[in-house]
Amino acid sequence: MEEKKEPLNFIEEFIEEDIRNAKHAGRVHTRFPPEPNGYLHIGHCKAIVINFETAKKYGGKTNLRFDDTNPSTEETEYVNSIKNDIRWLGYDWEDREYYASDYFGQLYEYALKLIRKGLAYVDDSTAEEIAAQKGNTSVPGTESPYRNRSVEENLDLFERMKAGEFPDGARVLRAKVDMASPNMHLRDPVIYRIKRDHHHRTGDDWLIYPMYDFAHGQSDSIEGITHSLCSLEFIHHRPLYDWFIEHLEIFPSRQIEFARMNVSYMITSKRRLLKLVNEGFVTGWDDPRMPTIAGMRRRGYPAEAIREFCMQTGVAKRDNLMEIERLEHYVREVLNRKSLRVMAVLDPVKLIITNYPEAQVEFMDVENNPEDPEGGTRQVPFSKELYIERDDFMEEPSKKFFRLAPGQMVRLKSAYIIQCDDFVKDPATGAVTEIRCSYFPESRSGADTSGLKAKGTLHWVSAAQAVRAEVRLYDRTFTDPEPTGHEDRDFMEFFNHDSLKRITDALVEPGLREAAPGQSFQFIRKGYFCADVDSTAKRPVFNLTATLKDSWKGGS
RNA sequence: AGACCCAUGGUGUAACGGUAGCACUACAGAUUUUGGUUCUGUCUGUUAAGGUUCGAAUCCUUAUGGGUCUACCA
Repeated sequence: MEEKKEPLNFIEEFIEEDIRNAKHAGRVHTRFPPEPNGYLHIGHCKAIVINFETAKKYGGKTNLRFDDTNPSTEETEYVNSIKNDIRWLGYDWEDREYYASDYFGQLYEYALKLIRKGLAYVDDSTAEEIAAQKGNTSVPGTESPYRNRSVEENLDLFERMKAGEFPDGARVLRAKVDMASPNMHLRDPVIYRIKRDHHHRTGDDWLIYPMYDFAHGQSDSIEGITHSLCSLEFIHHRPLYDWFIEHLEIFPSRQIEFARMNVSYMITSKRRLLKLVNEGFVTGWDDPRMPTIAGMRRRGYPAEAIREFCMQTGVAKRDNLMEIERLEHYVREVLNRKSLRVMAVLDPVKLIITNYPEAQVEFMDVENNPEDPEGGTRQVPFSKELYIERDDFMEEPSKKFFRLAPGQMVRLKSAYIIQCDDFVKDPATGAVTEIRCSYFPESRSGADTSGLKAKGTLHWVSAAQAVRAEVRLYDRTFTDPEPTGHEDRDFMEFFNHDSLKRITDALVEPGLREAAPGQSFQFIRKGYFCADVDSTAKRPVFNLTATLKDSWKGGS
């Protein structure tokens, strides 16, 4: 009767083992702990999805906790953008919005406890001296001359650090762990420093601030987090994480590390992303070429696609570089299902239907979305004078060119079959300026009695009613799948200077005048596009989200 | 160079001592009023060498390769 078990990732295996052992009464509670000092990007998406989805799977909850222990880098602006991005991604932390700074008082008490247990001391050494004491990976550290101060002296000094008696950096509180440990994080790590900075939440209440290692695990513990899921680089911190919990005798959260996700042609380094923004390579943190959530949103990537991408690509401990094609696959999958099909001509060339009545306008029923049976149709004007895509015409067509060419027939999508009779070229440039066709009145879409069949179908717009639009064609931000992976080359050498092509005179069907920013469309035969916030009533702006897959070998 | 982590097709991830599977990509074909979608098919894999075992991707040893760590950042 046993059902076939769906495979578990290693985190789920740990959790199910804990559940079997009735640890924490089978409760599962995770957290997403961003530092509010930057914008969330694709790498964070993976962490968000893992934390929220894992908890959800086991009927648990996920807290949002801002890791704001460093007053000099953190700002409220980031708090707001982070919350907005997580919500947009589709996750809800309900009323569990916490801040490590909420625990400053408790953390201070924990420090006192450690001092009383003889497990922490105030060190007067300079930062350089402390670094020197730590030794290196092959040489054990040396003990600080202040390591064996009495509990009373430590208590007094720490109290005075808090009271502001010493200048910034003059003294620190260190945990007394093991100066000979091969794990450098255990060589008496600094756990409190003096910093006279204004904190975004606690203002000027504190002059001393806890370090990450003395805040994160304890915050997990205070919140009753059962499984603290983080990326691999924190694996060396785990012994310390456990050490504090053990010696503080507090709720035993468990840290589990997974490999962060990397995506080809994307970078996630805050410093490097900042460079793109600051030096004007992109227009801002929400530029559609940025791997930030804000950028992907503006690009038109649906949240569902990003979630699906993060979920379906699994969780493991080995380094990985996900192909961006995989992300685009989920983007297309969602958009194919949901987006309205419309006609837009990106590179227009005029087409005259010579035998069509001069002033006539017909309204054609056009399918909104063939993937959606309930999608319905809308009416699109058709007339004698149209525009089609320049590369849908070839003066001397190749064998498999199913589009327009002298003597060749095509169907105009949802309209008539036409045949090309003639074309006009600009004698100076050689460019085609006008294509002249005749149509077959009995071939009207939906009522075709002509018996004709055309190999190709073209999209079009009616010249008189078309709306001029700006279309921004985005390509990979970098020309190399791993721009930061070259020791001898700077990542900026791989910046794709053609990553944005701006088309200012595209012609789109009239209904697109009302496109709401953020709305996604499929421009038939071209790709998925998303109305941009720069759109105005006069001129809509569309961003290329992803092209359609194109299996035409002679394709454009 | 120490400690720790990791190693399965091009990419990512399963197989928990018993037939190496799935997804993406690529390629080929069918369908198609989007050269889209859908459907079908094909290619390519256990880093290496030993050992344990009736049997090893899986357990052990060594090697090789990759990654992480040595902030008063998180």
